[in-house]
Amino acid sequence: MKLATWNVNSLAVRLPQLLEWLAANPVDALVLQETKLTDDKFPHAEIEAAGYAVQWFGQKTYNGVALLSRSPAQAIQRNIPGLDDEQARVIAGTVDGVRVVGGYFPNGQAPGSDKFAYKMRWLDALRAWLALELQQHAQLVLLGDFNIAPEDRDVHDPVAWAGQIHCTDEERAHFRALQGLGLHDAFRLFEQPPRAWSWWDYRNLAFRKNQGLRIDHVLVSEALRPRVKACVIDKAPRRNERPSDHAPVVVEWD
DNA sequence: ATGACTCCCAGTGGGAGA
Repeated sequence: MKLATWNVNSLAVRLPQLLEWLAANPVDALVLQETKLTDDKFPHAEIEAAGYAVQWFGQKTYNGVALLSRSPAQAIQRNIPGLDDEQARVIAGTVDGVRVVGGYFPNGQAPGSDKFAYKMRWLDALRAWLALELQQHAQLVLLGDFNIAPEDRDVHDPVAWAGQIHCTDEERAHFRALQGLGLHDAFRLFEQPPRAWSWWDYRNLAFRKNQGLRIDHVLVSEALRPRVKACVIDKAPRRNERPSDHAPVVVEWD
């Protein structure tokens, strides 16, 4: 089974690139973030024509997530149960017996801001919910744009980013707490090239200079961990004309 | 350097992202 996550930064703009990527990378499931579309505008017909079932959950202008799968997903959940949240950030479904949780984690803007407090609240609620989900689904994968660089080796310039958003102790503690549920960073199960990022700023020729962050992640449950065969960041779409600022992350297991 | 780019909604600029 092959799965992927991709923050497309506007599906209206990136739909042609998504269809092109799916044709070249026929994954079994894919979660998207930052679709930035209200549900009535979601391009489900084009995605279905490409051979995928799709569930979507969006809003105007910001956020928005989707779950694409070869086999239709079951037991769809939108956002975190019990968390009063106006922002469309989570879509989960069961695909071929695996609980797939796709998330667009809050950015947080800056430590100390209201948005940072929301990020912390959201992460608390996510962890509490996932603890319950794991009781019911031994095979679970949490993937998406976490907006957290877990360690300094996930940051192109750790000194400049020290204490900045995505790199604060509080965010990293939340990432470790998710790992504490028995979720494993699939990317780090394997030897990886140094300076491997999933996001590069649009400014400053950051992609060309390979200045980025690894903030898009795939976390697999204990039951899945021994089956994982590979986890890679696909930089190819970042070389497109008008690319998303994020690259897809792809995971494969038996 | 309070920047730089891209997207969105708007409307001849500003917020948000990361």
